[in-house]
Amino acid sequence: MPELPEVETVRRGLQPAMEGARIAGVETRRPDLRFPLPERMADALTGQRIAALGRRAKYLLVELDNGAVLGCHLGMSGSFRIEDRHAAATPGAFHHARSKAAAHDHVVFHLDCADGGKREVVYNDPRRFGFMFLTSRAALDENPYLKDLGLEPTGNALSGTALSGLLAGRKAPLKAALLDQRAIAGLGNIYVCEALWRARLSPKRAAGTLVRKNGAPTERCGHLADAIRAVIADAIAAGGSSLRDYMHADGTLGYFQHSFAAYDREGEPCQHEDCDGMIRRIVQSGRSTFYCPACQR
DNA sequence: AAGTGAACCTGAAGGC
DNA sequence: TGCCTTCAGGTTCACT
Repeated sequence: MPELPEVETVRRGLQPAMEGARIAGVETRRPDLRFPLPERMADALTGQRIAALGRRAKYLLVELDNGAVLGCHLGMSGSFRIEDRHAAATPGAFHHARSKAAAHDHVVFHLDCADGGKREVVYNDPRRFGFMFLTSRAALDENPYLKDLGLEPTGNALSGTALSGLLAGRKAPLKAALLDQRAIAGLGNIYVCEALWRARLSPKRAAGTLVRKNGAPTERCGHLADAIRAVIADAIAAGGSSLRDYMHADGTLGYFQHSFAAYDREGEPCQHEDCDGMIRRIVQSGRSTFYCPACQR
């Protein structure tokens, strides 16, 4: 799935079509994704105007004028695409959007956009690990999916001091602790591997070892906080990573995967200039970890 | 309480 | 060619 940089890229891709648009109708082509779709979702959304498209961690938040909020999580394989109805209806037009496979198109939002055009925003998700829920702006803080989410790894909130508070006393491997959405919200398997490689920290090290006895962050804890913020910022700037058929709402591909230093690079030489180690793949709590045993300690 | 592993589901890729 | 196994960006739930 899309980790935070991919979700942010999707948000930016959908924003021009969705913000200010009126929802003319919603098709739900099956009753459930990972969980049942919200009761009467189409009724709740139809006729409403979209005030803003937001994001919290890996959740996309469609905020309506009436205060309702549709939350969307893309799971592992979820994606959105935009289809321009006007262009598709023009005789002789290039029907690129129409030729897309409709398999696994589960939800279609019909929009009357702010620019006067009619578009469809289509949610596609082969594995159906994604899910949607309805809440309201007033109830966001108590929503079960959102209320326990930790710090965003963007901006300045994630300092070394903040990170040490999140890791203090934890015996779980650093890899597992960073994947815990209640601590930092938005990191996934790829960016945790990349951040640990940049900070030269072993994914196997107990998380609490980055904190001094008095609770202060070690120097390396500060470096890790910096590495996390940097890798997330770099990935967002690159438009996310495109693995398999993952694609942006506008059909373009992110290119951050070309910048992976560790993830999916088993057997390749470590790219740190002063290191002659080799990237290795291990399994931690059932998921692949890629790291350099020579320089990540 | 915290940490680990299974389950959810489909498709792509590699081995034989 | 086809059949089989393994693996995939995440989260929740059940167990130790």
